[in-house]
Amino acid sequence: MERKVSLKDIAQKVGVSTALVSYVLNNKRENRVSKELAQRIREVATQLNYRTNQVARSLKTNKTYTIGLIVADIANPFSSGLARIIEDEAEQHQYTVIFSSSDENERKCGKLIDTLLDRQVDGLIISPPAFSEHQVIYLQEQQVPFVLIDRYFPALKTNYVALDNYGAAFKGVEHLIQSGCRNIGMVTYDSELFHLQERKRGYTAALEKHHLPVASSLIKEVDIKADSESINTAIQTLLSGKEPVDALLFGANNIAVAGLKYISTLPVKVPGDLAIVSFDETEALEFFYAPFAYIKQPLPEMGRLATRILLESIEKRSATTQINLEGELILKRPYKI
Amino acid sequence: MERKVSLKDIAQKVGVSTALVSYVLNNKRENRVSKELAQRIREVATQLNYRTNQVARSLKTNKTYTIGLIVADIANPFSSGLARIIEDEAEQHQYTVIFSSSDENERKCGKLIDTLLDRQVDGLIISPPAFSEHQVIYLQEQQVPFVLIDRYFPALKTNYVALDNYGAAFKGVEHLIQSGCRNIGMVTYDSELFHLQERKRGYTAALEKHHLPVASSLIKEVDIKADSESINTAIQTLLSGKEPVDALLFGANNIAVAGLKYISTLPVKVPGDLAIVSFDETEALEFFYAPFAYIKQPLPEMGRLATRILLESIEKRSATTQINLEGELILKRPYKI
DNA sequence: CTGAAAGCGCTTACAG
DNA sequence: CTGAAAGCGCTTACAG
Repeated sequence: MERKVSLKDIAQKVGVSTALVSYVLNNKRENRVSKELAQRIREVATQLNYRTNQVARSLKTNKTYTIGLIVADIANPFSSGLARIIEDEAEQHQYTVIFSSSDENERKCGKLIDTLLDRQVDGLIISPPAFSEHQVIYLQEQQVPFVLIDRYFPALKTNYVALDNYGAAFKGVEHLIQSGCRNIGMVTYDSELFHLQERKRGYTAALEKHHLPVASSLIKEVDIKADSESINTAIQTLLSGKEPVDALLFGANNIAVAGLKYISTLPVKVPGDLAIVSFDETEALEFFYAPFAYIKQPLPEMGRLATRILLESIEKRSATTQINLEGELILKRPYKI
Repeated sequence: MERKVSLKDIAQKVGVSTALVSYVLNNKRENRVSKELAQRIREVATQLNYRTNQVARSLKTNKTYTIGLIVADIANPFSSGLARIIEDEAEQHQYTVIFSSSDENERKCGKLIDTLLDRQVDGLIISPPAFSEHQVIYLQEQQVPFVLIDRYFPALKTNYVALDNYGAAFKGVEHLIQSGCRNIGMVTYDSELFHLQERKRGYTAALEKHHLPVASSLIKEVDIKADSESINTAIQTLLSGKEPVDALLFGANNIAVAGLKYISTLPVKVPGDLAIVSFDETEALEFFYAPFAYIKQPLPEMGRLATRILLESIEKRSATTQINLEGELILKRPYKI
């Protein structure tokens, strides 16, 4: 790339100081300079095709108008859906977003945070992986503005926007019970992540409320980086034995997609033999041959709130904001019977 | 955020110049300084928890190690799939990526390019919307390193990595013909974009090769920002009349998803009454109740090559690289019959 | 009021 | 060889 035109070039051409050019171009202290001179400066600027070097400005102002976004995996529709909302909201405020995927890996997440901080992002939106509390604490210590999204650590007093996962799971399971199911299993990730714990808690609470058996054998946990194989095995186990489940709650969209794919190959009828409620919405599920239900997360609201809270805490030290949004239970009719 | 520790802080504490600290921390001119002093400098650096300010470095070195990515819509799995590959490849080379969505809007794309350039990105990967040639030309004039991805302009000599869309469409249609279809329709976007034109051209060429009717009434074009309504209408038209189609080629994944959803509600049997080939892979399609075929784009290769070509042309003025990858025709068996 | 200087935090060419 | 200075492109506090 050839050298770009700078304030100095304009200043020289017009015969004033760079300072004055800066003032004019930023519409500051307008009264400092005659209309005519301001006009002339602007003319030369456009004529020279001047564009301000944000890096230089950032160094001086200590502000990059950049926010860092860390999701689990940008290729996952949940993450990319959020990213899109955040992008739009940020753009409205002249912020730009750098994204990165943590792959649910605490060490990788730490490296990403460092990189983003080195690049002087003004703040962070993070969907933290398990065991990343210490990184969150570090951000607090450094007084870096940030908000957690989708997940959070209940013991830490941080900004966050997440689902009321307990309530959502409760609602989903209660729906199954009201539909007549009596032996409800759950397939979820084996993880310390609070939001996943909450889903289990909601599941359990709903069963208890309706005096249904709560057996640990009814909950199958698979590794969060699991392949479909282990999900298949989990489902198979729940469906066999002398008391096969008559309903399933899937704890995350990846599990639901893999699970429904597997169930499609089995001789069980959905929802007759097996009713299903899943977390998260995926386009994939729309094509599932049978009716089922899922808990829809309000992504637009989640992304928008997270961004606004972040920008607010960037602009002024603001109080901690913690939001749990309600999930919506959607009953899905099949496209083809 | 409190003031960060800078080279100066280290320099003062150790009692040397910032220059020397910089040399040591960057492992340059190692012979300049005694092992002991270097050691001491490093110690103080970690003790003070020093992190280099990339903004300052960038201003000086004129390099940000940042690349700008412009896709149609990061929420679209095609885009986010690419984004993920690009992220990983970039990260391996210490590059960071800023993403933004053009929404197939040429004006928005222009604004995004400006913003990215103001932020001094080292280069761009762009999936250009229709009518954005002039922006691409501008980048050429400014000698900004960039590579186009997924789409490109045949009249412009730029780096690009895309599919051989002509060949892929040809292959797909030929498959339909070999399966016995004789009246093959196509639903695609009404767009000047070259890659979409190529798909039409491939479709037509395959029909011609096999002496099948090529009627303009067989090609239905919908607006690229179309709602499913217009896609439904297009399909309905093709399926009615005195010569209803016995096969359909969908020109893009969004069309396929909406189209298959609609077809699911119709009393036509797939593939008996209507065979289908679609562009792009989507998880959604996996759940479609009947067998069909799709053209799989090699996203990992596409993203990786694009990134490598970009980094190469950032590091040294390199020759123009133009790559058309081959699409793979995947025959999809149903999960449930 | 307004101009010219200082300085953000780095890197590196250059004088000694 | 090595230290201290210049300078990247801005913004803005401050001297006059």
